Amino acid sequence: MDERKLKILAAVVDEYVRTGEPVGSKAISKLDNINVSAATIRNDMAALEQMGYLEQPHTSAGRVPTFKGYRLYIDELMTTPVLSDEEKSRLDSMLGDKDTPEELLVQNAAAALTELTQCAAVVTNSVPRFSVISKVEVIPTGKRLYVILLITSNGSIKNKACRLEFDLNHEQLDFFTHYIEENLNGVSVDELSEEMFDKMVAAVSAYMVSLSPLVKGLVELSEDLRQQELTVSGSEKLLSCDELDKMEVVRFIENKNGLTELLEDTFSGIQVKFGSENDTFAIGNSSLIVSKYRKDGKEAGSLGVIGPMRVDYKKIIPYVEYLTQKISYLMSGDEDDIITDTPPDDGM
Amino acid sequence: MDERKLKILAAVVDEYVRTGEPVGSKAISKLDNINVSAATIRNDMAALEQMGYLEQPHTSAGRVPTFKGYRLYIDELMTTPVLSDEEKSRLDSMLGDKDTPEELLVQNAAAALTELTQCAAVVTNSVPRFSVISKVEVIPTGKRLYVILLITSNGSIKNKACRLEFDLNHEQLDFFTHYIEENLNGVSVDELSEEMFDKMVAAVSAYMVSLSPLVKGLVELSEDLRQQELTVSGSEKLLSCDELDKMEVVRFIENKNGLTELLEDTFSGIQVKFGSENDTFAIGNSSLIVSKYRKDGKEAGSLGVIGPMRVDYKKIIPYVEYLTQKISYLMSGDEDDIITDTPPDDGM
DNA sequence: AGTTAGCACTCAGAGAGTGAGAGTGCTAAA
DNA sequence: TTTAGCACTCTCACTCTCTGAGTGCTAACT
Repeated sequence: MDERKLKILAAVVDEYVRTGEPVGSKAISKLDNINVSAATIRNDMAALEQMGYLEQPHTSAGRVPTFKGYRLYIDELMTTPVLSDEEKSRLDSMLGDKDTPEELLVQNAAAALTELTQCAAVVTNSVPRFSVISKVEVIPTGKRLYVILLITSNGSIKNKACRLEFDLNHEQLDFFTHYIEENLNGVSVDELSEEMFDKMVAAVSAYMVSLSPLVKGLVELSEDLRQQELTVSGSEKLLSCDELDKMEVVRFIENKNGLTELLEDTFSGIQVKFGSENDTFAIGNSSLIVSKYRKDGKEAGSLGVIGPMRVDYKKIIPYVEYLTQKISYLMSGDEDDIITDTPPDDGM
Repeated sequence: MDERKLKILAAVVDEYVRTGEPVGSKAISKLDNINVSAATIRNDMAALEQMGYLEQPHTSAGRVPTFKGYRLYIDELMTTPVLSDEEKSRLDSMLGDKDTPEELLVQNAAAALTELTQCAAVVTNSVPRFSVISKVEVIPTGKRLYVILLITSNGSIKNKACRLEFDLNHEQLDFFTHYIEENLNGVSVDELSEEMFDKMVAAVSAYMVSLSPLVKGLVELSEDLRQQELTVSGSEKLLSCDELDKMEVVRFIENKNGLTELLEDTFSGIQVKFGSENDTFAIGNSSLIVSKYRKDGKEAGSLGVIGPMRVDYKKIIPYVEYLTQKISYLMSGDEDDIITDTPPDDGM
């Protein structure tokens, strides 16, 4: 695999991304940074095809990169430009600032990506997971009807109504309230486990069996909290992209199958995954460009773009990279903030 | 516009709905209830086209109803069958009974419609509007951070976090809590007015100016309550329907633009609206079949189906009609219900 | 060796022509 | 007023041909 072949591969990808047409030897030979004849390029391209980096839609058409070709291009060949200050401030203004709620921050990022890339954007938000339960309450609201209220340090508030078989008297309610306060206050959402709830059910049932619907409600609430929220925006862009199979896109839009897992098992730094490489998330000719953002050093969610494999990586990757960095920065650290600590009055 | 032309128009619509193909004079002449020759029908069809009720995709194709044609068909020509007892009990079982929570009732109706019609279903639920505030709480959850909790008699729970400029001491918090309890408990959501809140702001500010963000939070919560909740289910069915433009459908699924208003300004009784007639809700070839249900005689929400214009109105309309009637019945009146009354322990 | 020019070959895509079939509009007769 | 008949129109599917882009191979060149 010599130097020139790599250069040619890169040129083919660039040209193909630019024009959308299969690219031939002649077109490559005309490029400034290539100084060999079309015939030579033909030989090299034949070799590249042999090696699986290029393919021909049909004889007598130019060549198109395979996903293996894109892979090599992205991982080794491509040079991404740095963003200009102008672009950065444009992104900044679309994103928000320190005062923007975290949830909105990621939504804004998704919107920005859809607009700038004309592809679909996907974001997950698992920030609540890293927060701590700062308040649990049980509030009677009707005959045998109780509302459980769960508040976390990052400001998420979840509630759920439970119906019991009997009304609780003051004493019983107090028991339960104290019990869960003792056991849940200050616990990180991430630490909540089935085990823990099993223990609670046991303890609570020992006191009074019919309290268990309340614990069940708590379990459901905590599941709510732990769950990543995944949002896909601008998915209509995928439909107008004729490189993608409409049926597959529709199927994808209907149920975002496999995406959550795929985003989960991303390691840090920017990453590009192809639909073809990956069978859980399966839009044939698609590629997914993702990166994780962090909050106080811990991974908090992902941010990415879904588009056709033939997408302008040089443009998109810097965007995604910058946005994740900026979000990580905005979410983290040095603020004199409030929501990370406990209520004022009681020292739980 | 003579009798026979109307009969022919109806036949064309029926046939087109059945087959999905443009229908020709010959096909019509073969129908049982038509006893004239194809030539006669041809003349009438030409006239109907002249009048704008039919159109030809191209010369030498059959005719297809225009939306004006559908309109006439639906409003005047169509006869809808009555549901068999069997079908009724099927719908009943899908819907629920007197014990089913109201919210679930509408959701079930939507699910039933999606399944039975293979179209998307849309429901709104403004029942909370007719309920009464049964509980208001203010819960401190962090430095200068307070959560307002609002619970209504029908079981809706809403919350909102507010940040103040100062922390409140016990006395201040008690004052506010008591004040809002006195003024809001038992008030129907529908009665909440700006006026009322203006008075509250005045009263509360007189005591302590910096409490006003809390009142503002309350206002926003009550707006939340008053707002209709709109749910679209089975929207994926629209994507697999090739009479609809996929792009438009996806755009619609992503933001249900215009639907709320459209459902709002529906008058009572069943109604059919076409995408083409209406530009706020714009899926080109679609039609929307809706009806409003009532709770204790007052309009409480809408229930409907969104599908292609070429949809089996004869089948769907009775469904929608029956479901709204049944829901209205289940929600209203004579129940010895539980959730309409106040909590057990305290006599607020 | 590696590179280049030249040439024959292949193939997709556009365009034109054809025939079948469906459905119409019109005319003339019932 | 209705009907039968017929010529006409237009789409769709199919076939055929031509063109041009791009290739692979070979032989000459550096």
